[in-house]
Amino acid sequence: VLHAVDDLLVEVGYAAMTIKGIAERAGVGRETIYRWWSNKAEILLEACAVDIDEDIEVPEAGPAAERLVRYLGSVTAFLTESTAGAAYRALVGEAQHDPAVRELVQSAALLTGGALRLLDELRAELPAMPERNLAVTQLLGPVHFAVLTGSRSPSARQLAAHAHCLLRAWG
Amino acid sequence: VLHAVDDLLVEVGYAAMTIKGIAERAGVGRETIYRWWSNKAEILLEACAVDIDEDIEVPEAGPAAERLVRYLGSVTAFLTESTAGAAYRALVGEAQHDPAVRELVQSAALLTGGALRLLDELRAELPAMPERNLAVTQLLGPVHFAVLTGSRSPSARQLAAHAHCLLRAWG
Amino acid sequence: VLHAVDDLLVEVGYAAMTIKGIAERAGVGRETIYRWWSNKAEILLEACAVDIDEDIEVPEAGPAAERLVRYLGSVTAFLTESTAGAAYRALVGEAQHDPAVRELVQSAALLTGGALRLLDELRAELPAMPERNLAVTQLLGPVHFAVLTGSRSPSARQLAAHAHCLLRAWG
Amino acid sequence: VLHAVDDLLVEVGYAAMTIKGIAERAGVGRETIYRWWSNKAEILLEACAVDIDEDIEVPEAGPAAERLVRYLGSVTAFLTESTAGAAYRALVGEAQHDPAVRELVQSAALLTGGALRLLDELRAELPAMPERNLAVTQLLGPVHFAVLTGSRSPSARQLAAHAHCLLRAWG
DNA sequence: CGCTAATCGAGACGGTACGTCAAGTCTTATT
DNA sequence: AATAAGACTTGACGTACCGTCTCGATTAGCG
Repeated sequence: VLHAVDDLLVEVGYAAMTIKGIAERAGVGRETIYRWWSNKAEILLEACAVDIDEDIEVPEAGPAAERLVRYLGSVTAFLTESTAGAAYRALVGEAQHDPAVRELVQSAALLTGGALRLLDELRAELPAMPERNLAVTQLLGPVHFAVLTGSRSPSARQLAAHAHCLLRAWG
Repeated sequence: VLHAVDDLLVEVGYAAMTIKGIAERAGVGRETIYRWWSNKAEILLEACAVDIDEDIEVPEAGPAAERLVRYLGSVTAFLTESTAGAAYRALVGEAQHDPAVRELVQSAALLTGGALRLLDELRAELPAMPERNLAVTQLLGPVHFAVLTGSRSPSARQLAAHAHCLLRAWG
Repeated sequence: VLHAVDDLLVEVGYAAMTIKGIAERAGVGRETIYRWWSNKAEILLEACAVDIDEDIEVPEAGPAAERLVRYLGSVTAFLTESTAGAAYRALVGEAQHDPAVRELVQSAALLTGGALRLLDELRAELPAMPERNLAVTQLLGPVHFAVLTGSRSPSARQLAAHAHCLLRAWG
Repeated sequence: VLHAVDDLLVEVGYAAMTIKGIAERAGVGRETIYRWWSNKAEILLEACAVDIDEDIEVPEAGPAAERLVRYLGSVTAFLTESTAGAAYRALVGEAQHDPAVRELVQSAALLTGGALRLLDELRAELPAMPERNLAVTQLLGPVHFAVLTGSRSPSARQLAAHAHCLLRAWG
């Protein structure tokens, strides 16, 4: 089922993805889907959560600059290239329409987990880093904004520039 | 019709807002709506674009720090408190589901217009500011991210901290 | 729609006749059917009532024996040969399953109308005829019973024998 | 299982009686039901056939008039008051929808057996009685018709009047 | 000023997905 | 080996909304 969701998401898009279609694609009865998930968002969340930790690498050693750049690159690749990333974007989109989905997404803390870990490790080197939540927001927000509302995904050069800005501000 | 859209958006949410409902609320035939807009996103865009320039103030004088903080506060208030902001969020959400809406939103450049103007004016004072697009992304991205995926809107203290980080990085 | 109901009734039988199927056969949206009828029984009733008065002839002149025999023949032909008769039988069947349909059928008094008229006209010639309802029941009951529970429809000879029994009893 | 069928038939009616419901009520797996009966009609037939011979008394001595009246009363009580009678009515109803059930019901000859026996015994006294099948039809048809399509079950007075009509016709 | 026309509201139409329900099949664990 | 339990695929249910269409009623412009 989760594979079918991924496939349909890239083939027809979220708006045209129906539970009926998922069921047929997965060779499964519609009832079975309703038995295990209560709405499309839950399916997406699962389709997304399975891959997110594998796809997004949190670099564990090396200079702070390199670790940030590699992490940002990893997040960007996830968001723009993987099917799980497409599911994540659809999920955030749905969260703007439906409060229940909003809570689901918030409580899953899909992206912020890895970022928090990374920043906590770097905090010793970066004395001016603000409190955890704000720091994560400053790290991920621009990438997120660019991917969700921009026409092109951020280039490697832009990611590097962003990382160096943060290092300068936090150093 | 646009008032009816605003009202329904806050009353029932985007997901439960139907064209049928809008028509009935506005005391208008459904056909009339189809005559002027081709989908829900276009109505939202219009409902949003009307107010966005009025609601978001771009401070025109004063110290850079104050201008940034006031601008960020204005953007945050728009996104979290106004009905036009709700329309904007719904629009960005829908853009994740439907490529046609994505293009519509991108070409409208709803938020970035004011930010570009402000940053261009401040560029003289901030020699390390990166290229325009990245700078806008760094300015707005975190607020956007916090509003779209967070549980609480950013506090005034957090906005100030963010502005000062940027000043430090760009100074 | 009513034609589609008649057709499907003889083609697939009542049990396999679905509203979905009727809609597709009639080239009509399902909602349209629900708009005009609230259940399958109401459609059948209409499909039946349209034809019943045309199909069942109530002989208006002639000797009592001949009038009774011709009327019984007409009823039998309707019940066993016409599509409206098939609808009537399905309706009576459904009435045994669903009290709402039962009331619908009773209030329509589909068959008894013509019989009452005929017997009222013959009453002058048949002094021992019992009260109207019982007389109708004695006239139609045996035909009804034979058609609903028997393997063969009553033959012309049997109908004649039945009519003469009644004349003898009522004469 | 048969008790559960009887109970559910009077509680919720045939239309709302599901095999799932029967299984749960009987504390039995659904598979077990499918193992022994191939459809709802067969279960009903069994639930009905068990009681029908006990419930309908065929008077064995006395004047012809009294025997007929008592027999008709017994049949009417069975059809309108017993749960087995409800099952019989549901069965006849289903027979109008499904040819397979129709054959099942015909071959069971549920009601006609006792009537044939009674009429054969009375034939000596009633020289004008027509051939067996027609006579049974004339005896039972009116009661059957009244119960299946009427709003009230026949009164004792009506049953007596019907019996005397038959005696007059057959005498 | 009166008449024709365009436009509007209302809502029926053919479609299609929804989420629910029961059917009948199949598997598993119990007895 | 037969059972109760229950997950499975299938498909109809009745509902909601879609976008199109046809209607009168209401305006508004033109003669």
